[in-house]
Amino acid sequence: MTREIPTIYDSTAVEAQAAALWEAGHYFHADEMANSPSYAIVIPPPNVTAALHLGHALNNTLQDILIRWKRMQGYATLWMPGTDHAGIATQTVVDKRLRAEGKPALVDYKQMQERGENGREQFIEKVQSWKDEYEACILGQLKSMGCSCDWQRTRFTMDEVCAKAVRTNFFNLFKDGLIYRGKRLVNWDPATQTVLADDEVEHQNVQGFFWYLQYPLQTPVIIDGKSVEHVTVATTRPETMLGDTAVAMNPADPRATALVGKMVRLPIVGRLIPIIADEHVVLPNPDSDDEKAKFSTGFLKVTPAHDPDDWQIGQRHDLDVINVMAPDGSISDKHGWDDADSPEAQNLLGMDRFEAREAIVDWFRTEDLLEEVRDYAHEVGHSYRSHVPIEPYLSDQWYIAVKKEIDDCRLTIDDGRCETEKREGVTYIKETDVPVNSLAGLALKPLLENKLRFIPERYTKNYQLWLENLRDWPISRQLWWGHQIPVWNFTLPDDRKYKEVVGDLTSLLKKCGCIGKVWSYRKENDSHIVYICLSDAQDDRLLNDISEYSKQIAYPSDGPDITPNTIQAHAGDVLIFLEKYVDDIIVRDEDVLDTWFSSALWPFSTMGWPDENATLEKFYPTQVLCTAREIITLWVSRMVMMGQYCIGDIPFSDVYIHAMIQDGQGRKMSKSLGNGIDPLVAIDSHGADAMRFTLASMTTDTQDVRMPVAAIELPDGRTVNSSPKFDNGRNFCNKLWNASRFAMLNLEGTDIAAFDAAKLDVTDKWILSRLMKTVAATTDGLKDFKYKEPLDEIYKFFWNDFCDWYLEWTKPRMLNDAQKPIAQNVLAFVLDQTLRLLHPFVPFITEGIFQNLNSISPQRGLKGIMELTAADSIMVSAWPECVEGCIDEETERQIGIVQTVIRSIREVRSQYNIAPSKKVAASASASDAMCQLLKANAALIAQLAGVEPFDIAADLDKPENAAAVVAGEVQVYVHDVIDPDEERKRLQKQKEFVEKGIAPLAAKLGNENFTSRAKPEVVEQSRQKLTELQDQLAAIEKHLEELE
RNA sequence: GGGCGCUUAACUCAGUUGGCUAGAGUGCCUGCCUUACAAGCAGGAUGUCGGGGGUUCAAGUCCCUCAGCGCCCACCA
Repeated sequence: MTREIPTIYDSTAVEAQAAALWEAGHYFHADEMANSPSYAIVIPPPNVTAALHLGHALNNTLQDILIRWKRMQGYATLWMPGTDHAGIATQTVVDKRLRAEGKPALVDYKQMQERGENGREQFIEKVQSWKDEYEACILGQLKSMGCSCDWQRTRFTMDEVCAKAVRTNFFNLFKDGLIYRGKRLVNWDPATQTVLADDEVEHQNVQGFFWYLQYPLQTPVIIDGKSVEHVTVATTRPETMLGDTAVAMNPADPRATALVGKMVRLPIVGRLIPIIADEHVVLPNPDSDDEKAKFSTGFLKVTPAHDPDDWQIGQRHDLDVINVMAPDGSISDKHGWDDADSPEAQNLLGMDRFEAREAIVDWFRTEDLLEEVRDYAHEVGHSYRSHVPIEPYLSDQWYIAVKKEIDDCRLTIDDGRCETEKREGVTYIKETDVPVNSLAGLALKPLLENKLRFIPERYTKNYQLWLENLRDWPISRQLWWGHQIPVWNFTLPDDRKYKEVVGDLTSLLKKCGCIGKVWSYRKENDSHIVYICLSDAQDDRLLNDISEYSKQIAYPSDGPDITPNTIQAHAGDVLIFLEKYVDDIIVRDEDVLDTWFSSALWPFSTMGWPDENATLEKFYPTQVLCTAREIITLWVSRMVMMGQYCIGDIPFSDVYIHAMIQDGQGRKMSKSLGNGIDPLVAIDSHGADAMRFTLASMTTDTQDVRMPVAAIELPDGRTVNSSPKFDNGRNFCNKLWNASRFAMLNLEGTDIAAFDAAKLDVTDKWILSRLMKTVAATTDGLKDFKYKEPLDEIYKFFWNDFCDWYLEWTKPRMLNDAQKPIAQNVLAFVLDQTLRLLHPFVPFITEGIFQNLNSISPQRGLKGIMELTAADSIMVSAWPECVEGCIDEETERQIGIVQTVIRSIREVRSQYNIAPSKKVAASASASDAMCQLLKANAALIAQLAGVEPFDIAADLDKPENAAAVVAGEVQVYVHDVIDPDEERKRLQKQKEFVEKGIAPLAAKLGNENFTSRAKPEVVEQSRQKLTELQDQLAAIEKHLEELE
């Protein structure tokens, strides 16, 4: 049967067989009832926007390596799989696709929604089917890569289980007063009238102007003896001046004393606005390299409603906020501007923002208030969709207060390892403004207490700085795809007090059958809007029905008068409530939650939190999070924050940050550049194991992974985009396949009982010693989250020790009845252990070979050295252990000498073009001890150097016509080689090489400072080395002389 | 603007706390279809470790500085 194993490794067949075996054995399934300690990883859920690329392949390969390794070590492992709904990204790709296909797109569904035709629902269905398609694709890709996730537990950030966690957490935060309603400037696209995320804004360098506008002072001021009648502000967006509510200047400005506190009359509008002092303002300096200082007049117009910085200034100085634009970007007095009374202002109403800009500049020019116009090149954000400049636009958003103290004693447990300080009754983390018991504090504290560790360590700083400077987290998104915010609101009639309504509402809901908790919130300074949150999504229907009912009451003409079922029985009570407390209607917030709100819960929402259950009990907290550096802040910190808040424990203790994949030119792989590689294509072209091997072997702590992309022709004639880098992995797999094939040709009839440790020969001892060192190095490497290093170690062991030497030396032994049983057992054992070491990296091929090995040599293990228990699958076999007793430095030294002698003979053979099949006569001369060693191993040398006969004796002279090589302490003579010129050439070269080694050593040892100051062992080492080299040099010189 | 990383052979990268003549894979040159493997075997060539300075008996490794490449975050009156 083994004789039919093909010589070229067929990855397709082996991968399919291994996958089937794993599935049948349910080996990926995590057992929450297992007694062994747990080891869990939650997958960073890929976005359902698109298929996975190589970056994901790397990310998941590394996780699978850890999981498979720990599983073999006997841990109860869980690798939790799933996908992320990726709110805005997914909504956007679906919209793009619909538009590209000429189908009704988001704009159209929005219109339908406005007409009351369920546009929202229909659009979400479109996104849902996109999600279904890509989720299936992604999971398929992961499976093809061999990821040993517990597929039964596959989650999606918007599935029912996750939704419950989201709902519960939202409610808790809401109840704890950590969620509030506030104003925020968003990136508004006036053309499509949608909000854009920051990363959807395309920055373009625009050649524009700085306009210098004069604003007259209410009363002139004397500065340096001169009467000053106006201040000059510089702006790139003159149209926003209509919303100015202050002029700011730096308090350090010499003119500030005279001007701050004075009033300015805003041209066109006539509004009186104050001059305020704010350090944000850049002082003018025409000679500065700083663009801002160069262009600054020292006066900054402040438009809180239309500029993020100005908004901040406005907050600091409690300025009015005047929005002068309609959502379409036209000038409007209907959205917060109530002093547009002047004819000039009236004239601007309705103009597009750019028309208005020109009109305003013209007005200033005409009035002689335009002091100057200067060219200015600057970055302007544009919509990636409509390509029009985005407008910072003021809107209401929900926020999470991240630095507000939480009243919950469960969270105050403090082991004192995190330094704190108390200020004004609040305990802060030392040297920060982060209260210990705030969400930010909860995320920061574990780091300072060394409970949370980043690997590599340098990323710690990222995380820490981000949390220390954290601002409140805006969580509402004006999207349809996502978790809709579970908040309803209504306006109270003016004569009703907030307190009154709360009790009545709660009892009304309970009466109607509400099963969960009800909590309400009232925005500061806006006491007549009541926001309601329900703890249980099952109650949504009730509130939706009340909402529907309120619409019918408020707008009876709009539809038939039907009381919804859920409140039928209590329609009268509802009606009373509505009439008493609800000014207009009850509505649900239309926005959805930021995608990261649900991803923040991923480590435990996937395990069924908030319901207490065995999975959560067994596997939370997890051990490792494995991700790329770009989402340390967005994701990692929020998971820690929420893990602490929801469960009172960090979600993982180690955060491993791995490299990014780049193309051959160091660019990020991206779809728009077309430089990406689909993992499935790589699997097609090279095999899953080859891909994994290459990715893992390129993974180091510091370097991003460069993957040249090339068109590669497959055996079947197709040409695909893959990378020649995967050749490495494929070659390795092929070598592994063939070495195993060879081994198994010789393993039939292996009898474990025939093994006798006393009969091990020197090559056996050597390979076992090498193996054990490799086992130790691999385990140590993985412990430290190293991937390349263990793989390099295994590679060297397998290829350079096992294949190049041990297997070759095995060949004659397999024909020798006395030695065969020993050789067979060692061979089977070493192969078995090598496969196990490799399994986490290349799971399919190792499983394939392991199965073959199981059928040929089912029992393996070395009696008295290491017993092995049989396993049905390599993935549940025991991880190799290093048997210290097998490490044998003396044997390694001896084999090292043997190899050196062999290499020197091969060198001569190669130099004289002696055919490999041709035997040469040779002899060796050395010290008595060395001769003894060589004689003991003469057969090993003779075999692999093609030597016959081989004489060894002390003080042998060089025979006539022989080539002489100095192999360390041994003089090797290859007989009947008759080319003195060639000889001289080679010996001369060797002489130079040795001399090159002697020179620095001699210099060092001649240096008094070195011998006295360097560590004694270093000096001693150098002395020995020098002596050795000098002996060699003498030998070489002697040979050279003999040639003359 | 703030933070971080990188620069070592033609290419992609290793190089532990400073210490044997700086390594691997690929590519290149020579010879081999040696019955596990030509996706292989044997042999070979290739480096002012980005530039400059410093510390040290000793620097690819530590410090300073200059230059180039890249990433993250913030911002763009």
